[in-house]
Amino acid sequence: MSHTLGIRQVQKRKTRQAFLDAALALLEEQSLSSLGLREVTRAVGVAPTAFYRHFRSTADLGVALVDEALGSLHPMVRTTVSTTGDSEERITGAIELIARHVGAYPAHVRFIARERHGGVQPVREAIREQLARFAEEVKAELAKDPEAAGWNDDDLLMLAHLYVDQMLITASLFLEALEAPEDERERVTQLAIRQLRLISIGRSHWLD
Amino acid sequence: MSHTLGIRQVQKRKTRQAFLDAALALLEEQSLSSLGLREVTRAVGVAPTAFYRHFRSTADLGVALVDEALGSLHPMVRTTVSTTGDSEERITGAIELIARHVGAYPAHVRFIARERHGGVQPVREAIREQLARFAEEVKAELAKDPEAAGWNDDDLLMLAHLYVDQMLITASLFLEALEAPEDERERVTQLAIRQLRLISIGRSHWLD
DNA sequence: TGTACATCAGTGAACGCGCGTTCACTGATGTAC
DNA sequence: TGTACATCAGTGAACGCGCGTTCACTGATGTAC
Repeated sequence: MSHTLGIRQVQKRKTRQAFLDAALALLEEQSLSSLGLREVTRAVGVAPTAFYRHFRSTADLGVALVDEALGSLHPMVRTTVSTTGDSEERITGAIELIARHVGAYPAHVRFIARERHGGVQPVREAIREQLARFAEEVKAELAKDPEAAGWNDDDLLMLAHLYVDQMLITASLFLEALEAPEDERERVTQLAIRQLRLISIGRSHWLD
Repeated sequence: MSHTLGIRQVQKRKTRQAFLDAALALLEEQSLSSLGLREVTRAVGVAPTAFYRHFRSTADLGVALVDEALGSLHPMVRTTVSTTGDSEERITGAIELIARHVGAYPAHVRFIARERHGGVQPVREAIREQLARFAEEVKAELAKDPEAAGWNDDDLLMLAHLYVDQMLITASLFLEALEAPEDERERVTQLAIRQLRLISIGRSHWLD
């Protein structure tokens, strides 16, 4: 059965999404810990009190943003890791995919980079949990690869975390270079490719 | 000639340092972009207006904190990179040094991790510049190593950035584990060692 | 289908409070002679 | 060494303003019969 939402629920979802969008835009130039409730409602165009119909606090809204931002990242990670081809193709493919993602969702990327170590504990925790899930996912994909033969679980997870962190570093570099001229973006691309290449080389000689 | 500071200048420096210390303590639970001027002066025990005798704004104070925090890191980086011994000894030595530094200056480490991607542009910029200087320094040290034979400048700088980023990731992990039981800290140590080992392996096979 | 009642997303007024910044000031320290 | 003036770190009152939160409300939507 396909449950149809009532008018009320549809409208409520729309308003909630408007809060998330407005907050994300406002967070381009500040951190979550300084984001004001009235600031957000003003941007949405509703009364300040409407905020409480959707979130307990701005921290609560932040946690919702984590889910939205890292939810959009999940498919990307899957695609990246499960891409076929030789090592070099997979590396350039992964970096290109990251660049595309940053271009498509710059505000999401900025939010995660900013709040990962930000001043709001529940948000940091939510990001930490999601990134740990990512690492587990990457680990599972790595384990399928013939190259993983002879690797123990700890080392696979170690490598997975290295990849996830490297992905975030690269995404953050692309974000900084978003408005920069093409040659700067190309420089970042080449840097990211070579760093990933070095990690891949380390990976292939790990058991030597 | 050893210029002796007058009473006035000594007192002014003392007050300024009190501002920096108080701000750093307050930033344990929030970001710079939400740090209030009155909040800081209250913690120091002076009138709000006294703030302006030392800083133009909280962003200005933030930039001063960057200098203080990353200044204390410089000697550490030098020691780390120029340590002698075989590869494995250098790796464990470096990780241990990072752990010690985090234990000695947790607030500095937290501040840099938090504000590196934080909401205050001049502070982000100051951190970016200092980290770039670090990378140049690391690159210069790497270039002295016999292993660097055959490496071009771009690749050396690429590797230097990889090391600097990895250092920050590791420091941030140690920071999260500061209050954790010994076995969790040991887990972080082992993870960091293996990640650094993998990078070192990649480095030694880079030219294959 | 129509009616009577319940729900609940969004409103608007009101509150007390702390904010950043201005200004003229004070009094200890510094300097010129 | 003593005196007269300049400097300037820190003060305290005052300002207008936006903040988060409360409360009783409204009126469209949902539901039971």
